Amino acid sequence: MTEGAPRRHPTLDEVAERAGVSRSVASRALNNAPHVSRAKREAVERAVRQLGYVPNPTARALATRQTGAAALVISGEDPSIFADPFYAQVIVGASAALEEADLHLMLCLAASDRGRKRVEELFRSKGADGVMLMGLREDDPLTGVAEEAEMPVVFGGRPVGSAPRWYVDVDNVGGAREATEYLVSLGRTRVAVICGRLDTEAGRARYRGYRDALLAAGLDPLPPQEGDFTEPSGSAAMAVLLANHPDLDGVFAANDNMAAGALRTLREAGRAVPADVAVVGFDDLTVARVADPPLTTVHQPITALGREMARMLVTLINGQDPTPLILPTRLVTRSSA
Amino acid sequence: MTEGAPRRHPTLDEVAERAGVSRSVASRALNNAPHVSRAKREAVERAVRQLGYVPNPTARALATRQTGAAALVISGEDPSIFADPFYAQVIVGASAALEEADLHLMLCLAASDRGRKRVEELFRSKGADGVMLMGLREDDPLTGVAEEAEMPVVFGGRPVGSAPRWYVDVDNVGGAREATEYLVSLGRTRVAVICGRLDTEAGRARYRGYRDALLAAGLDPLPPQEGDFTEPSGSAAMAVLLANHPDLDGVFAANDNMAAGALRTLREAGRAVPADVAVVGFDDLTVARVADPPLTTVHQPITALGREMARMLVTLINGQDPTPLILPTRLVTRSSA
DNA sequence: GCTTCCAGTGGGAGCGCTCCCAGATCAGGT
DNA sequence: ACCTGATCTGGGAGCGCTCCCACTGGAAGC
Repeated sequence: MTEGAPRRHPTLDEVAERAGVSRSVASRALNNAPHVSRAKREAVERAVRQLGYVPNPTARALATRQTGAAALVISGEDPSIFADPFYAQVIVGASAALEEADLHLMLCLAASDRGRKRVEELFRSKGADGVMLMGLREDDPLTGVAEEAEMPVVFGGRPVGSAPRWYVDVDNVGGAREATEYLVSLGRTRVAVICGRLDTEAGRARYRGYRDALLAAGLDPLPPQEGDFTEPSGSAAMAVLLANHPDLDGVFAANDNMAAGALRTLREAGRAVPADVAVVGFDDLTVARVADPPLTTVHQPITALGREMARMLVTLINGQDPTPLILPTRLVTRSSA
Repeated sequence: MTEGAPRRHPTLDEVAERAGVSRSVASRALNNAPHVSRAKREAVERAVRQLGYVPNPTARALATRQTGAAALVISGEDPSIFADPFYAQVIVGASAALEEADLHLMLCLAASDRGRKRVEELFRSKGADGVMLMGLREDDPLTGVAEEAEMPVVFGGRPVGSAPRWYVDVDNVGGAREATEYLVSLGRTRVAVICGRLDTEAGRARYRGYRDALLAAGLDPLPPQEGDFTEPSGSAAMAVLLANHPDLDGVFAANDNMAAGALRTLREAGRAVPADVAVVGFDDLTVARVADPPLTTVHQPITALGREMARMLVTLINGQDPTPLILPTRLVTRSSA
């Protein structure tokens, strides 16, 4: 706006020329590498300022073979899973950690076939310095792609079946166990479960935690009533549960959305919460706080999950070898149980 | 994993050599440009397959001066604004549209000073082919940066004050007006407003819509009670409102989170919704459906907002000149009004 | 038969940076 | 004086691609 002429971006050569040094020296000065005299370093800095020089990241990337970007790949058919703030929180954490390492965040939603193709291409063309991978389902085609990739890959949550070399996960089993133990400690003896999709490791692990806790308490686990982590599915699951086990007095739902759905069904069925039926959720998203009654739930450190994934990836990119991480959960008691 | 030797990626030269053609022909074949005989084209394709060749995007970017990526910049101090699914939805829409244009999505959360610096650098170094910019506050430093940038920029929502050349926005005024008119049509005469941050254009526009509607109906607008789009702020604002105007019979909240907060305060104050006080929200996020009672709210097409921003950006990148877009809203009546 | 044209071809010059390496400069030690 | 070894310096060769251009040869036009 201030300059009339829409001048082309100055290059490093022009900076060097203006500073009266060679391109090599200018480059070193810019990356503040050693072997540059104080005088020339300052001359370069001056030239940079005068010319308004900004290095071209693409050229740098080509020369260094480093893109300066990390990708966060979120697999999963329906973008509705993206409707709750879970991934948003992950992104906030990852973004902050990448910022510290001066890496850009590339976000890939691998929902369609085309999206998956592009992710595969990203892997094969080394379009990023590393990848964080989340939302994998059983037999997800991306699992194989990621394993073959000669690129740092950090998993967010473990994929079903295999345990990757590097991952950050939340203690799903422990959290679910704690939630269920809490229901038991309240004196509930007929505790049902609305589990999440059993083709995800989180869904399975949370069911495992529920079962373990009941078994340990000498109670009978009920067969899992499966939902898909959405509010309507929780509501529907609760209805089935109520029909099959009219005498139940506690419900553990594998996430807050489904717990909210369960609350709705219970309200409509005239069951008081927590007097008749105590309900515990999982996630501690906003919905847990605004639900009526506010949900007792298992808090998981979602932002930390994103942050740690990114940190682990950065470590990997720097050539070190981090160890997998399992983040703790914490029971938050509100009014629903 | 299958190959023992960790071979370097094959280059276009190697493909050309294997196919018995020059690099130029190979390049043309790859980009299926004209002036390549059928035979050679096939030879190149075969070589590509045999070698498992994948073009190096960085090298291509350097040569074409196109990065193949578009950035979505979300300005704003607190990442808590990211806690509701709003931006997640925008991302889903933008991602889908960019996928069609074969562009990658770069996500920049410009929360800290450092983050803002990086965005500025992105602009100045042309680190992306174009930028979508959202979440601008009054006097946001990024506004200036964006205006000076010699790069396609599409705004999501208009910044306070200036109206940029290209933007996609939601009809905030119209939506707020419709919501308020609806309250009036219900016979409510003392309609209060919990407005959003007035340093955002959305906050101001929604307040304007409220005021216009009341004035048009010959009623007195109440002074705006400001919240910051979060549930607690809505709850607090409602408490103040109740204290100052105990006789109010309707509330328009500038978003669903605040409406949910208002609902909570009203419940605690013993006011029946909608019998005593009718409440209308804005956004139609998940929280509107799970609130008790379910919220009557103004639905805005968030995914479409993201999609249209991306489409507009792609148009711009292709050298055409699109016109700004204002997306319609729609009142969704549930039980709260 | 001769131009005229154009699809097809490959050489080569970039794109803007990093980095190796050979040479220069200047200490200090003997 | 000389040599050794450190600190500087700039030339030049890439990184892997695109694209301009000059060239070929065969089909078409007269």
